[in-house]
Amino acid sequence: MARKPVVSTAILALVGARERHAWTLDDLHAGLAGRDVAADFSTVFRAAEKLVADGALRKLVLDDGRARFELPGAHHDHLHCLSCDELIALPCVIARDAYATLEAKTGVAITAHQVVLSGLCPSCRTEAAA
Amino acid sequence: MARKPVVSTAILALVGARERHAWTLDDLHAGLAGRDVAADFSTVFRAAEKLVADGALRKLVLDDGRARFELPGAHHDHLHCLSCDELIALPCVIARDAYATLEAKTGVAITAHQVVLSGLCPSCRTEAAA
DNA sequence: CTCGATGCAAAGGCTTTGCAGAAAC
DNA sequence: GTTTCTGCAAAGCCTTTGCATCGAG
Repeated sequence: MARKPVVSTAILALVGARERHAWTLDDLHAGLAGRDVAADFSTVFRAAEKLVADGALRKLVLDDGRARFELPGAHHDHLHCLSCDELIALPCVIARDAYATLEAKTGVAITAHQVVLSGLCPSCRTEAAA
Repeated sequence: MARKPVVSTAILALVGARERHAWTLDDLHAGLAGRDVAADFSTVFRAAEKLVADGALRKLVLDDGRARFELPGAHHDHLHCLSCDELIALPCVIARDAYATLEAKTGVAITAHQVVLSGLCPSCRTEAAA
């Protein structure tokens, strides 16, 4: 290690605090600023990419074309709230053997999957009902 | 109708020919050129957006950040082939009642969902095995 | 001195918009 | 004349890269 990876460390601390489930680069950049880590945007980008490459973060891209970073761990699905734009973690809705069945039936080989639901998160749903 | 929507019509004809399941804007643009419809890229973009608004096409965005357009119809899932980059239609893997269960359990409201699997399409899988 | 981390600036990729001209009615 | 479609050009949004500098061993 030739120099302390200040930004990477700060990102992990930020995401580890779990104030939020998924972070865009902007979120990370702003979040670091809130913790008095004034990193350049490109540095945030490179640090996040490196953390993904190292397996310390997971990256996914939504319909809006923006990347989100989250902690890796047990697989889960996501709900993208149409109202507050937040990305919420949800338990996986797909049966474990569904993929094997699908592979056998269609001839494809599945290595990963991403399920993104669109709708309202619990708080926005409550608000909407009022 | 104040002017014939040449490009929109050509797009529908192109997609309707089903030579391919999902089309990027580039695919559409090139496909039209192949049919001697030399439309401008922005025109293709606007025509495609209008067709989506009219319900004649469906739009989805993949991890690579590029939009794909497909014919609407029975819901299906997708496989994004890691080798040839093609987007293949697959039967839906999620049980019909799974969403209702999830809504009841988590308090979210689901209005749409998108399942994108990553892996190999049948032909690329066959090639890879050789 | 060496190597990774950082900042600044600029480029890239794809999407989106402004504006004026053209076509159909 | 009015309306919609179209082309050209330019802007936008996010992401990504080049280059020089800085800091720790």
